[in-house]
Amino acid sequence: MTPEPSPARRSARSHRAILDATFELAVRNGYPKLTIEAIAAAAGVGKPTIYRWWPSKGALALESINERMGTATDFPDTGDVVADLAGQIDNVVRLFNSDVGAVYRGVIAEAQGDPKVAAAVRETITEPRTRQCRARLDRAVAAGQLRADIPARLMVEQLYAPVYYRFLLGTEPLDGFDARATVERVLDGLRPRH
Amino acid sequence: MTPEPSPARRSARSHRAILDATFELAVRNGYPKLTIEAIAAAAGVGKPTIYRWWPSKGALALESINERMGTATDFPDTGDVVADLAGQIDNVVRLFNSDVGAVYRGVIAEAQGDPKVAAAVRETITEPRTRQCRARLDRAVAAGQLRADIPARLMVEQLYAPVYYRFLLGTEPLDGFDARATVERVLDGLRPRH
Amino acid sequence: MTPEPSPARRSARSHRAILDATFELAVRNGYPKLTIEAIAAAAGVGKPTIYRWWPSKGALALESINERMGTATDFPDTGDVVADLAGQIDNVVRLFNSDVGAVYRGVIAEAQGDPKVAAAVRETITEPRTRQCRARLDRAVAAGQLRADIPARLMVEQLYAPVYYRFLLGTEPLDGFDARATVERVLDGLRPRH
Amino acid sequence: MTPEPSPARRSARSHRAILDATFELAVRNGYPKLTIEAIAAAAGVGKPTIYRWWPSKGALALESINERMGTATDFPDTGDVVADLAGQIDNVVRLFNSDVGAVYRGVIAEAQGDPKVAAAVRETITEPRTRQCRARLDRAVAAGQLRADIPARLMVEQLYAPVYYRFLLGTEPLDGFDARATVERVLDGLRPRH
DNA sequence: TTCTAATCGAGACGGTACGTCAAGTCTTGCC
DNA sequence: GGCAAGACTTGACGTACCGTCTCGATTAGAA
Repeated sequence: MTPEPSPARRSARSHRAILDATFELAVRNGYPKLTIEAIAAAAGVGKPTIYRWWPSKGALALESINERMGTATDFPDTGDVVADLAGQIDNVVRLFNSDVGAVYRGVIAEAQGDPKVAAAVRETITEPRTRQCRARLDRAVAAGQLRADIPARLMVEQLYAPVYYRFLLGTEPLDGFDARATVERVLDGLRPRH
Repeated sequence: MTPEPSPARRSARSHRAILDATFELAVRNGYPKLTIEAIAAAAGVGKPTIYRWWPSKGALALESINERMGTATDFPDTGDVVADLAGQIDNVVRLFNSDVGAVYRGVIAEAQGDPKVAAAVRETITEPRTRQCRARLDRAVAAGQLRADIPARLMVEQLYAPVYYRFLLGTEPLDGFDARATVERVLDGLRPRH
Repeated sequence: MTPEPSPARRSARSHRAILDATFELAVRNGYPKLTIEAIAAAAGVGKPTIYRWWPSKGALALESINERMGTATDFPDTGDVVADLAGQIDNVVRLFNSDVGAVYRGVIAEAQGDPKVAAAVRETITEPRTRQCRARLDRAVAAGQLRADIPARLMVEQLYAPVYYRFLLGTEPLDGFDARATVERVLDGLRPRH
Repeated sequence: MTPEPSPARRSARSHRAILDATFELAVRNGYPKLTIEAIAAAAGVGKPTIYRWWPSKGALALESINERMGTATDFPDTGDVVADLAGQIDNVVRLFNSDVGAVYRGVIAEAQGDPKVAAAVRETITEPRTRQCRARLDRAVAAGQLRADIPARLMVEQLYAPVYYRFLLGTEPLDGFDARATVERVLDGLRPRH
């Protein structure tokens, strides 16, 4: 029907203005009150321009936060796996507590009912970081610091699930999240050692 | 302003019809397409009747699933903490994979942007089960099956977070969730034992 | 179906409170914003009590103003027909400019779409006064002060129509209505005399 | 706040469909049962499209009848002022007895409680015709057929008030209105001549 | 360097649902 | 047994956005 628009002729100014307006409005009014209409108005842009380039407000918000994630979630490798993981998790917690986190929360909510957004979240946020994390864990396994009989992807899950659990369920405040203690606990397990 | 309506005079027929219609429509069309208007029509009820008793579609959907949670999430106590936890988690996974889970996903999404729904989810779903779980864990600690130096609430988090992580992020399929192996892993930790 | 309620057991207190609340609310908020609900609340009465005794808010408002019309619209007979008519019309204008007039305007509006209210307006307001007016005019005819070849009801029409015309159409302000001059003009006609 | 919409981009099709649906529904179901919702549905138009261009159902109905007034109310000038006025009044009576009249009655009712509608009725209906009528009367005065000492606007009032009086109060049937006799009577006055 | 076609802003459009108000009916206890 | 109280179904209100659709007015690339 409508042909794919050619990115070549895309207005860089509008692209920027749209993403900035999206993030700013999402933060200012809260994600649920974010509307395409308001974004268009704030960006000084027609609504069709937005619909031409993004399929939904979820996709738009996702792109706006991906730009702002920066290097906060990189995985360092100092050799000390506990310190490295705890440090990275601390960065993630800080991110989740920031404006970016607030918008991310909305994007995840959107993803619950929109498979395309869900896929985009996985592809642009969780999977890349999971991959990086697995690489770091694999090195720790090789160094004998972690058990070799557990797939790294399950380790990732075990380490990051509690952060997301608090982030999304709000059972415990994220602020009080003690990354180092959590990592130690996950690494040591709940069974008593003798 | 508007006085709290008196529950005594509430129409039982309408109450039932509304909750049933809510659940059925949420399942049939998906939570995001659920509207108060459609619920009212399907239940043979006026919209004001719904607004009189529930503040939002989130609250309504939450009540409709709470009715349907049943005993699936009770915590047994056979003395074998691993088997008990794994069994309960299996039940939770089955629940999350059912229609109730589909609606619950929508409710959690709603909760991301509506503090009242978030609070209601905690009060009626997560906290009661957390309490039950902690009681079970406390008994296991007393029996020497779990470490005594870790607050039970953190243990709960560690055990259930991965289920929610898959449920909400979809990183790994919930179907393939091996509850027993996960419990073992969480209990044993990721560090190699010697 | 519902049997005619027996006026004997009617609560005088409620009757009064309802009529008073009706008039007061109609004046305070304007007739279009007058609602049965508000009347019931203000009168400390259930809605069904109102519906039991009055068929519509128009009927209710009509009764409330009929109580308040008083003797302002009686037709005096001093022998001087011009003075008598001008005086009575002055009283009518004053009434129309009062709170009673404001409510009356609303009742007439209601009557445009509700034949029962229209009939009630005629029976309780216009016809009795028309009858009185005709009697006065008949005496003037007998006294040779008015033409004998014109039916009195047409004379009434000619005299009062301009008042209602201004009252309802607002073409000219009612305040500036010069009753005496109008009566003279109507009596003398528009054709030049020689 | 909301900027005036630009008439240039207005959809002619919708404009027509809305006015036609308004008139048709008003006639079919009666003015009080006329709803914006039903108009929108019948016109195949969204409600906001109606609210964008008209402030109220009264304004809408007024425009729909103004379109249909046609030349029925023009003031001829044959030199015979009695015949001219009687003819014009006959046309008005016919109009009031038609569908247009039925809707006009509703609009006037609305105007009783809505000053904007009242002003619009005056500006688009009564005043233009009053002006035309005055012009005709002024010529009659100049020709010595009418008294020169009475402002034409008062003459207009005296001539047309009885028509409106019957139209709105229903004291006498409009059908039986004898325009010629009424004009004669108004011109000759009620006092006996000698 | 001009032409021309895609992209742009603007915003009206048909819709859907919102949350609210009031209508008129009914049901339940109090007096 | 009439009455207050108020919950009920119904239906319309006026508003907010949705996503689609014209419109001219740029505007940038190909000719």
